[in-house]
Amino acid sequence: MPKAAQKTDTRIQKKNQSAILAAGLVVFSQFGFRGSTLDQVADEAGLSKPNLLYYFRSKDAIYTALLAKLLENWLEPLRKIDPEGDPVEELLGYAKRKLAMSQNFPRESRLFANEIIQGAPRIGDVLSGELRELVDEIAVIINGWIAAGRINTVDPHHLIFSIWAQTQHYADFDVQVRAILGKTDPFDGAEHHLETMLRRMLTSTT
Amino acid sequence: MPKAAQKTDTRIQKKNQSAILAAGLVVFSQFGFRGSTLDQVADEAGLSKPNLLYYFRSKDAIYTALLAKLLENWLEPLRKIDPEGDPVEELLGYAKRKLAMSQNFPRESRLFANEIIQGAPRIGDVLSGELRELVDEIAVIINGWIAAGRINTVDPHHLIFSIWAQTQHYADFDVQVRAILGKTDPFDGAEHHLETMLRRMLTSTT
DNA sequence: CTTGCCTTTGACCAGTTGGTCAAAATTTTA
DNA sequence: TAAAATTTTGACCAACTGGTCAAAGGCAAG
Repeated sequence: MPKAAQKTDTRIQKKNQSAILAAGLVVFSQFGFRGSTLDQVADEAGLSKPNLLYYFRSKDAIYTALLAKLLENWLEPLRKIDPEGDPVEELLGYAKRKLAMSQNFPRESRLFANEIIQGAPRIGDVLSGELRELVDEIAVIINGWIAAGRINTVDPHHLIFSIWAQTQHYADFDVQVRAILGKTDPFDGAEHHLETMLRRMLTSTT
Repeated sequence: MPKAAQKTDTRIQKKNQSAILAAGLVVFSQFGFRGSTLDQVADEAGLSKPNLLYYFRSKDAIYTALLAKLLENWLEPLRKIDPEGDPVEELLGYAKRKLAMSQNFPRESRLFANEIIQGAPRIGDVLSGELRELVDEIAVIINGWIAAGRINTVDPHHLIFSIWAQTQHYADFDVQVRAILGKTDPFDGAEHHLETMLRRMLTSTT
């Protein structure tokens, strides 16, 4: 049995564990935790249901592992904002990184969205703990830039929400966006629009 | 039996039908269609499960009725944009109306979000039909305003996505927003931020 | 108050759910 | 290659799922 106490992962374990997580991502991101079944995940992974449960204690364990892995990558781009850099380029860079994540990892975005919409029962403490602290730090940096007259006055928290909302929208509401744009690729226009909006927001002299 | 063919709804029917829809909204908006159970809806409505099914043919029928009702209200604010009005005030008014909907009807917003994230299996045709046409009409109006030099150049479709994303974010990601803001009411700052952002976007002279 | 309709319910059903287990199959190790 | 360890599976289970149905309970009009 592959237990937590175990030191080495065999190659079969590594292969199957990542196959299960990949399958779980596909299924959970579409139907949410409660709307997904182990059979769906097993099918997607190409394994039998008991075999799944040989690698993960329970449905919940798969989902939790997925969420934990996701949260690392989720917070990382925020940390890359450099207080010493150029304010506009730093914020623009952050927005572009988030947009790229929506483009390249839409399922991760939807998994996260599902979890939050359903009340964030498993990551509520991360939100009000680690995430909040991180956002508050960035808010201090932004306020510093504002005080120094390097960007326009703006509420830092709501600015961050703006960036999150606009970038994640293209992953989470992908179906709607594509239904409206037709054959046009959403991400073609999205990056330019986002850049325009942020530049005008931060540096306009109306 | 209350059938479609029936002409008059009794008092009791009206009361229970709306109680069921209200309960369905609470449950479905939190767990999505597949993640919700009839027992949950029945409990929330204060009725027995067979009693639910006396008023609605199936779980699907409750959900579909809810979605249909929602879609009316959802498209309405867009229609109120007046081509003859002041461009900035029209777009600002639209954004404020959407933000107010997030504040006053967050569950409706989350129900819609759940449906879209899960691939919009029941309203895909509305999105690529009615909604798309409506958005395209507004896009023509906005392009007219741009051509007349009354607002800055901007991609109309992405501008609309921006407004949707930023306003719905406060309903759909309510838990996250509140976790980060603490005791501060999100909607206090949100409206001001949205107005600032849109005004700078549309009228800045950088 | 009683007849006829509307409403509610308890018992029930077949299919699905997350999860267990011992045994079989396979891979690794010595 | 044989023993030991790991991996896979089929059979199974109790709880839950959406949904049915006949019978009982309530309600309004005559």
